[in-house]
Amino acid sequence: MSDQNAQLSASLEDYLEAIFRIVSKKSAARGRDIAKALGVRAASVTGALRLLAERKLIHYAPYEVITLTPEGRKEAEKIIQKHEVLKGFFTTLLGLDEDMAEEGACRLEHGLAQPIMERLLAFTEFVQACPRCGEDWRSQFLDRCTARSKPPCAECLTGCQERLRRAATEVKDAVPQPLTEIQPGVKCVVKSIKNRRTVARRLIEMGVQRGTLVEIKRVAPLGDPIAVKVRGYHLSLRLEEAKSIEVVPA
Amino acid sequence: MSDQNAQLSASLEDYLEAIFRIVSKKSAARGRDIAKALGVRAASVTGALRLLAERKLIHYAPYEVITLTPEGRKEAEKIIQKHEVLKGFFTTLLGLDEDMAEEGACRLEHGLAQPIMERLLAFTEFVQACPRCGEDWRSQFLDRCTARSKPPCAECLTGCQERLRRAATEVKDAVPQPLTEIQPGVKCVVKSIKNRRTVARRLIEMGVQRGTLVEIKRVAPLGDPIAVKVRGYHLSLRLEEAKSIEVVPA
DNA sequence: GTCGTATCTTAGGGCTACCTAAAAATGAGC
DNA sequence: GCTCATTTTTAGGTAGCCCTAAGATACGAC
Ligand SMILES: [Mn+2]
Ligand SMILES: [Mn+2]
Ligand SMILES: [Mn+2]
Ligand SMILES: [Mn+2]
Repeated sequence: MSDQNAQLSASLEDYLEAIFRIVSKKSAARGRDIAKALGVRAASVTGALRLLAERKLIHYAPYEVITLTPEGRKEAEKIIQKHEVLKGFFTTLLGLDEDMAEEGACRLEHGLAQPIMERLLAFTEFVQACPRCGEDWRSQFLDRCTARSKPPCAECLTGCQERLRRAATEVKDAVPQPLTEIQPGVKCVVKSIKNRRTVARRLIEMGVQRGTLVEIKRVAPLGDPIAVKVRGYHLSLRLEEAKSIEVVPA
Repeated sequence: MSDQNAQLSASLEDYLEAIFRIVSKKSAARGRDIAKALGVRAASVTGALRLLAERKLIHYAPYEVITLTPEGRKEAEKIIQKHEVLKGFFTTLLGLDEDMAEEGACRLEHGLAQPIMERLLAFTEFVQACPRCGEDWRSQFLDRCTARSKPPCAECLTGCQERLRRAATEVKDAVPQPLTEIQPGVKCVVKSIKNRRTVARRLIEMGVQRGTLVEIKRVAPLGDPIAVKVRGYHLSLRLEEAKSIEVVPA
């Protein structure tokens, strides 16, 4: 008689996460896919599915395909947000390679408390948005990782001063433009969200505000669905929604 | 017949960590202390002690006091380094309070791979040593955590430029001084280590080099043992050892 | 030395999360 | 509609890690 309000174990979180990822691609998950994704035997999957169903996080009946309930989706998104925030920190700030970041994030995500994740996210966004940091700052750090013999960055200061001078005026003068004008791969900072009651409601619920970092991942050929990454979530916006978000490149 | 070369479980790591901390204070640990430190019952401690003894990490015989073997101490130090590196990142960069940092670090330490920990340590030290960052940079970040409505730091740029100009000359001209001249609480960067073969050998084995950050924790009245924190380790240096380390304040 | 309390160990049980082996269901091809 | 390969489930077992209850040991007070 497991308490269905209890916290999920690390293992069950991984099952839920895997189901979410499979469902995102194929609309429904089968036990086999889950077993392969997590590197366990099919028998172990059956057990986990029963536990998740007991907690009302998935729709599950023997021999049927598996889908997430609304609560299950919400839980999975929380886990994936932690995963993505950690991974983003590991790759963009620590400069670790994709694979190590991926594995490290999936191990740590389960123990990461919500408030710490929020701070880590804010920190990662801050460093990317702050004009004092930048590519030379980051490469200075990476140099120091490989050859620790260097003294702290006396050389990088001069280049920085120049860039700062430019940034000081640019930041003030930057003209906000709708998200639809931004090229894929570019990171930008939200300046304002129009139509708060209607189109942009989802964004606001997710914690996207003035100051939040948005990364454009993909723009579909005929413009319609725009894939963006915000606060660890990957989501696709309709053209209309994207138009009501004004940003400046970071 | 548990494989004694296998990785320690998170639970056993916590036992080992607790034993190290107790032994550091009282020279030997008793089951009771461990139980209290970890919030478990004495019966659970006995089981864990048997497992640690099987792996030759502690000296244990029923009803006797518990001490660490050299291998046990080495393992415990690795765990505590991870703990301290995470905690240092949480407090000094993310600005989290002591308690949350402590708890968060102790949850995450077990899943943190060595190379990620190294990077995180390097990053934390880099930010503290880099003259581009500083108190105003950090407080700018903390402002943004509490009130996310702010645009990215247009105001902090002017103050930064002034500080940069000063730093640019200071960094070049900074005169290295022996660690013994530094006041408690001050963080500084290692410039050189003299007598590499003899006194400073321990430090070099720990990975302390030119560029490493050292924090002075405490100087005993008559000068002799100086407590410092380097790379997540708390250690005490003899006056003689400390003299052979030349540093500049960060 | 005996007593009593604090401490530690043993015995037995629950829960999670894996496994293997074997049985059952599914469904595509004929 | 039957057959057979694939997938899923059941049954039964192991290991880790915690618990309670009860028995064993240690040690200071008398
Ligand atoms: Mn995971
Ligand atoms: Mn994950
Ligand atoms: Mn821990
Ligand atoms: Mn710890």
